[in-house]
Amino acid sequence: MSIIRKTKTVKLLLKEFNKSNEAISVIELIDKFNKKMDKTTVYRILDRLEDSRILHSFVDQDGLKRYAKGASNTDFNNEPEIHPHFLCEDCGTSSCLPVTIQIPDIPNYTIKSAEHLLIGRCKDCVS
Amino acid sequence: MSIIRKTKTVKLLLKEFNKSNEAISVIELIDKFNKKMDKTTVYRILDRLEDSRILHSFVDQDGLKRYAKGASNTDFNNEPEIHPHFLCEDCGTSSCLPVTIQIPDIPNYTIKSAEHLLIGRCKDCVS
DNA sequence: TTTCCTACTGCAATTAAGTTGCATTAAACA
DNA sequence: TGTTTAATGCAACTTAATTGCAGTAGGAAA
Repeated sequence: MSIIRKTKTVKLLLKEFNKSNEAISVIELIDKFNKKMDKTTVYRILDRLEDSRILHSFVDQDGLKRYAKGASNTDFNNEPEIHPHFLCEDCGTSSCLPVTIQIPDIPNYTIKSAEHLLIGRCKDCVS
Repeated sequence: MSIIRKTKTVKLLLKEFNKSNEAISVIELIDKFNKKMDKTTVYRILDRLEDSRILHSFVDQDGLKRYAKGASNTDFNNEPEIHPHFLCEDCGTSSCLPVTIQIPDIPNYTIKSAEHLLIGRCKDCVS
């Protein structure tokens, strides 16, 4: 686990993630901060923040990497848990869902981690 | 849904998928058939086979597209179902798992589809 | 406060997955 | 067997992500 310096760029990214619980794609972040920092810096900071378990990541249906607050195997109360990620096909926003998905026992397989991606309409887009 | 001609290249790919129930990455296929067909052809055939619901696809943890036999929302008996995909971190093989994952009701969200990726050790790699 | 170490950054170049345009080829049906 | 047009190969391109390296700036220690 690498040491994290509180540089200007790190602070900017952390501020962005603290705005909401949304899962933000790297591309969005690069675009949003293109005046403030290089894309390489964005990639590297996200890497470090994930190493430090401040953020967690997953790959969405489009193959894009997305990051959100918190460790991947922990819920909002820091209890061990695997939570699903939601992607709204209408507005494109993504977020961590505060529910637990039950994985059935599969004989002869050992499951170490899981990634659940749910696609549909979010609360703002359901009409 | 486009018409599918039984060309040599289509037959080669279909034969590969009929060997097993494994989910094969596009990259593996391009590599395996690099003497037999162009990578563009591989991409386009897979596209067509998915359109025709002969194959289904998903994106794995590495952001790589993988294809496997059958339609995505159908089980091995053609019953509607959402099945998880498994990826062995030891041997790298991937497959569709014949189990159903229950998605809990999430208030205010409409879930249209889901992708479940389980990572661990397959039956051949569990020691 | 100043010094010093090294984590961090920016830039340019590169890799790798996937896409597009277009001229040519070959299924498949009359 | 000829005709239509789906399918292919090739080259060029796009886009996400990575790497190397010289220069910069956190922050601990003096």
